[in-house]
Amino acid sequence: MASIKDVAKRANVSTATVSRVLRNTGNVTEETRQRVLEAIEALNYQPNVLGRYLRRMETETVLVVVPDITNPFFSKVLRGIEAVALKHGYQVLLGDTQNDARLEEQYLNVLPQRQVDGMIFLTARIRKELMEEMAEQFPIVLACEYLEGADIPTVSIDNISSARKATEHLIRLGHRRIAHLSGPMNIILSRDRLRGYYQALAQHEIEVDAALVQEGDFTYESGYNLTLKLLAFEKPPTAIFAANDEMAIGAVKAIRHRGGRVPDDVAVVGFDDIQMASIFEPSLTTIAQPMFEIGQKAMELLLRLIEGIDVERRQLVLPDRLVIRDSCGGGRSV
Amino acid sequence: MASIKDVAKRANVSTATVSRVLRNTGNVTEETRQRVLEAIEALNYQPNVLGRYLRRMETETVLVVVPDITNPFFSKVLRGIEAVALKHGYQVLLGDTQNDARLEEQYLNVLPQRQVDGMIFLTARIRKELMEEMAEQFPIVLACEYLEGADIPTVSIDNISSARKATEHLIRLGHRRIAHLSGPMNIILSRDRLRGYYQALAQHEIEVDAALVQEGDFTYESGYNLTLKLLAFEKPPTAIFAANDEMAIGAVKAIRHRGGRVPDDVAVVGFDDIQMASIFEPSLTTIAQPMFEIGQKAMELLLRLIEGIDVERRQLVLPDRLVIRDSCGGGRSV
DNA sequence: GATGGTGATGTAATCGATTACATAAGCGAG
DNA sequence: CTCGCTTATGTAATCGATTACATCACCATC
Repeated sequence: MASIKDVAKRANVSTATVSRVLRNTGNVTEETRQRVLEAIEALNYQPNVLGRYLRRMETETVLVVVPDITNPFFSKVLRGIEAVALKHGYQVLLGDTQNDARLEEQYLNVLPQRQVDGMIFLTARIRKELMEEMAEQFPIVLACEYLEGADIPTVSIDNISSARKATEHLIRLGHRRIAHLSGPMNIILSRDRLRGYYQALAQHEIEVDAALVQEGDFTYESGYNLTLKLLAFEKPPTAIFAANDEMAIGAVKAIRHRGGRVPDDVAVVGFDDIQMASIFEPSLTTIAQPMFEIGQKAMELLLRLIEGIDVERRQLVLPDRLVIRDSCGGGRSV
Repeated sequence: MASIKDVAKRANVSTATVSRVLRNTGNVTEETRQRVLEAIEALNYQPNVLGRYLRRMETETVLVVVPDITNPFFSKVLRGIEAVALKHGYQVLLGDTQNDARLEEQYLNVLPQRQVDGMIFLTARIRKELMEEMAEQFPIVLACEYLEGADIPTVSIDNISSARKATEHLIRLGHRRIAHLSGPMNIILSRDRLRGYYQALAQHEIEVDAALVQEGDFTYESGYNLTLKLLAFEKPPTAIFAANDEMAIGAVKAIRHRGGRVPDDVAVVGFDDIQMASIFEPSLTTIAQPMFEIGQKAMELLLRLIEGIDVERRQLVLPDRLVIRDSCGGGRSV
């Protein structure tokens, strides 16, 4: 394996000059530049990036921590991150925690170990103090989620208002017994969507029935099973607001499995607007999040942190919108 | 940021001893070990892995090149890779090519650059000679795909026989005008599935109608659009075999959009058995691939290559199976 | 008590690039 | 012609860990 020394020797220059040619910096005459390039070509030389990393103390790599890469929502956000990273010459290291909060904290360590220049969390179940301590010293961005009361750069939508919007839509359609399939309660985003749900009920003076709130885990299976449970109640809900589309699809399947029709017997609203939301039948009324854009903005924000550029707006709230389709009836179909 | 020197100074030992404690190698008395550990604790020291990488010339990182991370098939394979990697202390770098073959070749360069210890390709559109040249020098594994005539370690299923199996199922149900929605023809896997389709037709002496083979790109949209085209023929097909589930779902939607019923008017068979295949209605008859296991085996194979262990079986063909559901009628529902 | 072996620790080279600093050459202005 | 500035190039330190090799102390053996 040829090293920079071999190139230098062959081109009859010093390693410094070779490096200058490689990095396209400083002053090199066209003639020596050509000589160096020829040597590189002849030796089939590829610079060993580990030497560069150590010397420059940066790797042009960012770590993205995701709770579950098979979740289409996250993979779409990741795509946005990748797109911006690639454009700026950064690489993306993937950390799939498989929903294990302890793994999340472990991944934090790659920062002081200098393995990556910064990181983006698509999930935030890390202790606030720890996260704040790290975020002070290293570039960290939260995407999708935020940490209550912590001043950490964040890109997300307003989960409270969008959940309220979704619930209100059901209320407007005449529903009063509205169930909520929430995400895991140790995730802020889940709590926010629940809060928005409560706000909508309160605003329309609908009494809260605690049994109508069921905690799921964002999987199809949990949506399915919890809905079966809801339908077994003496007074089952006439509408279900699920905290994501996969659970909503699970809900629809469960309702049908019990012989019900959607939206005629039970209306369903989802969240995220993944591709399947419009393909599935009935197509899902849902809250559309700008997934790709969340990823893009998060990466752009991270880049600015890495480059030490002063970031004026550290918290970014992107617009979402209610997409009305067939799963809740009443509205027009899109 | 504390370095190993600081720890050495504080513990009153040499850096060599600190390193011995860190790596848990060589002979260190329990007493000095404790002293070193205390110093590490006190300084909140984290070893800078870049120094280690350079000296050891390995990064315990592997690169996975995937054509599209939002494709549930690939993300499931990736999960299998991740699981094994994590267990062995390896990290996973993600390279999403967004279906750009040129990017694929570019990613090959990270190997001589020493940035990763090995790589797994979930897609193989790289020139054979180039790939072979690299695979001779560095640990490379192909998952899902293989390269014709090249002796590169590979984990996959037998796409020809499984496509034949799927097509034969349709023939057994009485279909004679069977269309095939193929994947991109520059991918071997697509060509293999097409070949299996042809083999089944030939075996049952069904004449091939070239117009019934339409080249898609594995996306829902292409499945939808190509099916609309097929349905516009004077003699439209009575069955469609799609090269993956997403195109199959697109086909179903297109058929319905034209007022047809599945499977009554047109039968549909997919490929992969992604989660949505069983959720979607009608549930899809499809070829189930062991996605997670493909990832696992590929990573295990790669690990052995990295560690220089002689690999006896370089080509691994995993079993697939035909899952019969509702989208093609006739069979029992699962 | 000399010899050799073992275990604990230190010294310093090493990995491969980058870059601060030194040096030399070339050129224009006075 | 000389001074000073610019440009091109070289020398060598540096990044932080790992590790080959050296050293020393201690103990057992004959």
